[in-house]
Amino acid sequence: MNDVTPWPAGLPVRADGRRTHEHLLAAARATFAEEGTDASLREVARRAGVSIATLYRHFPTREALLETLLRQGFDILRARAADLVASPDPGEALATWIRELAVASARYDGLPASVMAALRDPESTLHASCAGLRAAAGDLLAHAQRSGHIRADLDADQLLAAVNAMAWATRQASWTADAGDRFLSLLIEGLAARPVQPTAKSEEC
Amino acid sequence: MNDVTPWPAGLPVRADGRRTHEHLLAAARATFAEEGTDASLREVARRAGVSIATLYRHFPTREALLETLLRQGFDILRARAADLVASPDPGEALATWIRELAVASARYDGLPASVMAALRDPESTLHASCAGLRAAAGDLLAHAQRSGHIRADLDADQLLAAVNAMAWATRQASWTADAGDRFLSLLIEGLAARPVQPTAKSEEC
DNA sequence: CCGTAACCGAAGCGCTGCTCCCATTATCCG
DNA sequence: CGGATAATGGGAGCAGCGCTTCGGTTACGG
Repeated sequence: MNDVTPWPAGLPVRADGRRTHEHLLAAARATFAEEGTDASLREVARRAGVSIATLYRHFPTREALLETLLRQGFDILRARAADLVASPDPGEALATWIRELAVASARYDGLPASVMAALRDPESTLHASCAGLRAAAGDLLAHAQRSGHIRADLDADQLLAAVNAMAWATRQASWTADAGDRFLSLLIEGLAARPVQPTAKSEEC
Repeated sequence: MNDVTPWPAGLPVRADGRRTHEHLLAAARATFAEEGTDASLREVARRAGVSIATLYRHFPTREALLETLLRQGFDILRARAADLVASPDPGEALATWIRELAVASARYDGLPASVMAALRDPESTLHASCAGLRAAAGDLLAHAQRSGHIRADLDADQLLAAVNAMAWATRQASWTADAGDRFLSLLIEGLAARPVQPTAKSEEC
């Protein structure tokens, strides 16, 4: 009776419950794709053919819903980073991973903001996934920085913020097809370590 | 009786109206600074000691309110661009202007998104101001590109989007003081024309 | 096949942006 | 200085939002 969260960990046990779960996920994918991660959850429930209370029973918060949608992709990205960290060219490995991360972050409008918010808030259901992403980014970044091809004045949080910023930019207008790549190329070239940059006014090296 | 917009152009004529106008602007500045450009307009009206209908009478849309708040700063930026366009170092001029634009764009949370949306929507009250900004950016960018120090595969829209993206990133966490500069330096170094970049896989030059 | 637990629907709370109508009231002019 | 007037502002109202709660129903699985 007091069990507010019916499934503390795992899927619903009954068959119809699991069906509803899948319907909700499909509806959320479609709705978030069209309207962004701030879309009305009532609309998600409507599309799933389910009442709003049912949605909240399955996913107590919007972030929990997002987490389920994103977990698989984020896990893949973490594994990808673990592979790439052994690459002979750490700079290129980082660039490759950044491009893949950016594709994931640009999937839904508003997703970059959700990820950044989750990183900030340890209580968020999304926090663990996003922190994992940050750790993966940190590993790749550290290797690339040690190789000397990537500027050293940057940490994993700032890298994630920058990649998400480019994903954000990609979502802000109906660009030509290659605009997203251009934003990423701006970032990736900006990441390159340069001997001394005449335009930079940095005092410490 | 049918005059929905009391002041088609210009300030309210009566003295008390002008007072209220100023109160509203001050309240909006404070509220937007604390809660971002999506803050509740009821809250703005509350702070101004005014009813919500009064706010809407003075500023028919949220964008009209924002426009009044931003116009001065944007005009200054346009003038600044006009000055800088004559600079002997177009690359450095562009970098300087970008930094100033980023400061303005990072003033309120959500402002980069509002600016990008206004650029997209010709009906927006903010559109004119933002389009002026784009034109200014275009001039500076074209000069810098002709000088050969700035990569040529970029237009004014993309430049504005990139700067706003960095302003967005600056707002996404409580960074150390220099993080905003770091994001901008990433962008500015990414803008530099490079002979051939080994990490880039672009097919056309 | 039936008891039971798990599920779902509808209503409700406080909030939002935005609109409308009418009384008030400050203003400006004689 | 006072009064007519028109501009002004207050409050209620609409539809929608996120999120919660309660109770009846239903589909399940022993």
